[in-house]
Amino acid sequence: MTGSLTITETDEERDATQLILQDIQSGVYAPGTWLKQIDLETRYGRGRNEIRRALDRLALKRVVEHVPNRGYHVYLSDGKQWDDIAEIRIMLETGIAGKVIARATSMDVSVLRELADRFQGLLHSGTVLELYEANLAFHRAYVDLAGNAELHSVIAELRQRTSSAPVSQWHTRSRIEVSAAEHHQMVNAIEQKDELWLKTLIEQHIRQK
Amino acid sequence: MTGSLTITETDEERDATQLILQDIQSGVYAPGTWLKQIDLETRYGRGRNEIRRALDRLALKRVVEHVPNRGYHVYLSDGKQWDDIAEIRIMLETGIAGKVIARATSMDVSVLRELADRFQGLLHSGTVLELYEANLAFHRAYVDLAGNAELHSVIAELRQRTSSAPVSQWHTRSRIEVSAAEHHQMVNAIEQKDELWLKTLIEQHIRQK
DNA sequence: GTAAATAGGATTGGTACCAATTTTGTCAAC
DNA sequence: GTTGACAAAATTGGTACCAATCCTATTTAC
Repeated sequence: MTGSLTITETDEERDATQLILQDIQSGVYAPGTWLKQIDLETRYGRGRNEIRRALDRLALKRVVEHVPNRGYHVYLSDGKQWDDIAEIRIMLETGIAGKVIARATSMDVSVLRELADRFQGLLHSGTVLELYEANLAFHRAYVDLAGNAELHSVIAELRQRTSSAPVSQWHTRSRIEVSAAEHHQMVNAIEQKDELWLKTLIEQHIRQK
Repeated sequence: MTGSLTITETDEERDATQLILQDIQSGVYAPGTWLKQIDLETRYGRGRNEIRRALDRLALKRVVEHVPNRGYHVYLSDGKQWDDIAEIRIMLETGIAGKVIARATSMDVSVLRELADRFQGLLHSGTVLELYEANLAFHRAYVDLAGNAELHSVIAELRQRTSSAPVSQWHTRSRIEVSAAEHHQMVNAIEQKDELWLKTLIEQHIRQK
């Protein structure tokens, strides 16, 4: 387990926290895997200190778990936990539905539609990570329309907390196709200012995924 | 600024993060104050390393802000930010109202009432920190009734993000008295299973405080 | 007298080293 | 053959030191 190559140079300047997080979300580190500091040190080409800080941050975000004198391992997401977080996301994302509809201009709608298209486009050619990020971009754009700057980070954090194993989600292609279709439906609901429909769609969308 | 006594021994074993956070919430460090590592080191009797980690965590929680090569200073809470966070809290705490009412037993109600009493009792004799914690305990107990384990940490974090200056909140006694009264009204609403009333109370309670 | 430049002091932040703890592998006893 | 104890290797976590950066006060030139 102690033999892994150094990654591309483009990531040189990025924060180790995000690099590790990305690798966890990409499925490089499976849930339960112990993240040894020396391995991370060599893999990302960073000092011990930065690795430690990164792991501590991820532990705070509940992405990894810290066991004293044992180390850090990727968090094993519980079934109950997933439901709880889904419920919170539903409360928040449906909670802003009215505000989003009220504030969304026709330009906002077309931006959203474009993002929905991009997600659909990546359906065949994209990697898991690209799909994940395209999906994230769509939801971020939606949340942004509420005009609540704080909501952003809250939802982002919630997402990170469950998406430890994005591979286990979205296992079937048909599931992703449904998601893509729902994105477009959501855009339509916003365009037609149908709040109730939008809320129903969001709840359905978050729960099933 | 580099002369401060060591604190009581009871806090010896506690995490530096919480100690610093508590001091910020108590108003020891006013918003905008620069937190010098050496000062914290001597004040809490901890190593430089633990202080650094604590500051990094607090920076992640947006309680303090980090400026490279300058240090960490207590975050200056924005007015807009306060409103945004209040809105999120309202979405979440009203969102679970139905579930709370459905699940709350008569014993749960009496526990809540007891916590509401405790808050009211501290109104005259308690310190700012004690009041803050009693209020926190009440809200935590309420949130717990929803049976969503994750919601706990989310709301706790949201609270920490604004309560950087609890002194500026609750400046008048009458304001606190209103809060105490609202706590009791909330308990009554739960007891009578009046969901709409409860939601109205919560929104009112969070917004005004 | 004012403003720029420079030297000094203080603070942060990274690197390296060392101690404490745990796990793994080996050997012996039952 | 299995179980338990013991030793060695590996890993974590803390401490101390040093370089880089920034702020401040004094001096000097105009």
